[in-house]
Amino acid sequence: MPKYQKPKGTRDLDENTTFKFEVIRSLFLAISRFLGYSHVEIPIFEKTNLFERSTGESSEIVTKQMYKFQDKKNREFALRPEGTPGLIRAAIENNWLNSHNGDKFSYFGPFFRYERPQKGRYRQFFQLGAESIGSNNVESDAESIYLLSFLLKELEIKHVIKLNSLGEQEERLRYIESLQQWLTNNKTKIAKEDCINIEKNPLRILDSKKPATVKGIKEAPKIHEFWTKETSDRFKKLTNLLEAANVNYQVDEFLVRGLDYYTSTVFEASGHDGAQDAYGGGGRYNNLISELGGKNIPAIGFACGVDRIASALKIDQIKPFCIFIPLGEKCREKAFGIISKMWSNSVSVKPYWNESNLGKALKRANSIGSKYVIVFGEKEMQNNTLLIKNMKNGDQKEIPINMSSIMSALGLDE
RNA sequence: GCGGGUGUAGCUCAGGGGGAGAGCGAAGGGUUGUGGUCCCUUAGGUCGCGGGUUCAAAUCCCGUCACUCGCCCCA
Repeated sequence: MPKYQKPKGTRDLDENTTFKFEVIRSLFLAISRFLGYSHVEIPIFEKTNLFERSTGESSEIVTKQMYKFQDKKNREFALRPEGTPGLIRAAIENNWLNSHNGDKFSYFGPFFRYERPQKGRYRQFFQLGAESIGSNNVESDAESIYLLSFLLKELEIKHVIKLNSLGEQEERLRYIESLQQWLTNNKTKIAKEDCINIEKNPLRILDSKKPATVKGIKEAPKIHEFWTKETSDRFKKLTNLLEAANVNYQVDEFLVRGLDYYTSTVFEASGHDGAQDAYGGGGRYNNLISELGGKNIPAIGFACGVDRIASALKIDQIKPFCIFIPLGEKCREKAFGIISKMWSNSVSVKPYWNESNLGKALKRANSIGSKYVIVFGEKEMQNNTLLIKNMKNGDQKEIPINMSSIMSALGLDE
């Protein structure tokens, strides 16, 4: 039992995982910039009330899951449990929405929620997200969904986009009323754990995973029955756009999202990896900006769980290209000069500064899968040569110490 | 916040009241400057922690902590 252990729900990421994170981050930045998003970074903690006002006073994220603390002047802060509120705050505060910085933003970073950890769910987790602010046209919905799907597609992660619309406020309120009534009259058809939500948050019951509810809720009224013609047309248009763009989507009448600020379009990218099968999700939030003190500007966005994508990513283990083995003290000093020359010529090489037993060094190099090994011992020093060995087939040759010979022996001379 | 499973060597795990085990890995040797295969040898453990039952506990009981899977919630 180690003396110190990491806090519950946090992770120590090894080289392979950080490499996956890096691949995801750089691809996301490239794609989102390609689509006209500006990348921003904002604080990891904010005033607590920012999240209370936006994420929702009734949501479990705010009521139970925030890491809250006071600073030395007793101001109330919280580690950010999600990205959208901080981003909107920053956009309003910095007048980003009026400048030429663009009105679409992407972000990537750590978030914090106090929850019981399980597969794909951590207390410190990473999300990437994109917010498209300023347009209520359905094309911007399609663009946001396209970005999420495009990213996953480029990472070769199988997924389907679940799609629904919560409609405008009046439609939603009428639907909730009708749903509540149906639930009250049909309590026996849903799991009793879900019944407590009838008053509090009936929409949540729609995406319950309790078998009884999944079965019973199918008979409940559907939200599309309450859509106005405008909403229906808009949704139809959205599906047409997605089809034209080859997005693999699926209408899901039971998709609702957990955050209070969503309106109209909601979507989610799901895979099939256990309980936490959603890679990412988002939706439109046309009222949030004005609620946070900005103008009445519509917006849509999504967030995506980086830990979850990373665990679905198939990438080969990273192997060093070349190991350099100086044999003994005398050779090390000269070796450093050669190695630094290789580095400055963009040749990846990992020196073993602490291994002068050739057999052991080769064994180590072999076990981590190095493609080449360069040996520099007293023999080589006398001859003014390097011994380059191909670890795949065992071929080795002695070459003079100059960059062109090294490059060609390592197969880099094209 | 609720429920299930698991904690024994660096790793994966077997054992289930009386000797602390295997495989892999590590270290050394066969091969003093040549890895992968093979052979030999060695090291490494308060059996998560605390308490209880017992002549005797890794083993049974209680508690606790950690990990893990699920519910809730959500990315």
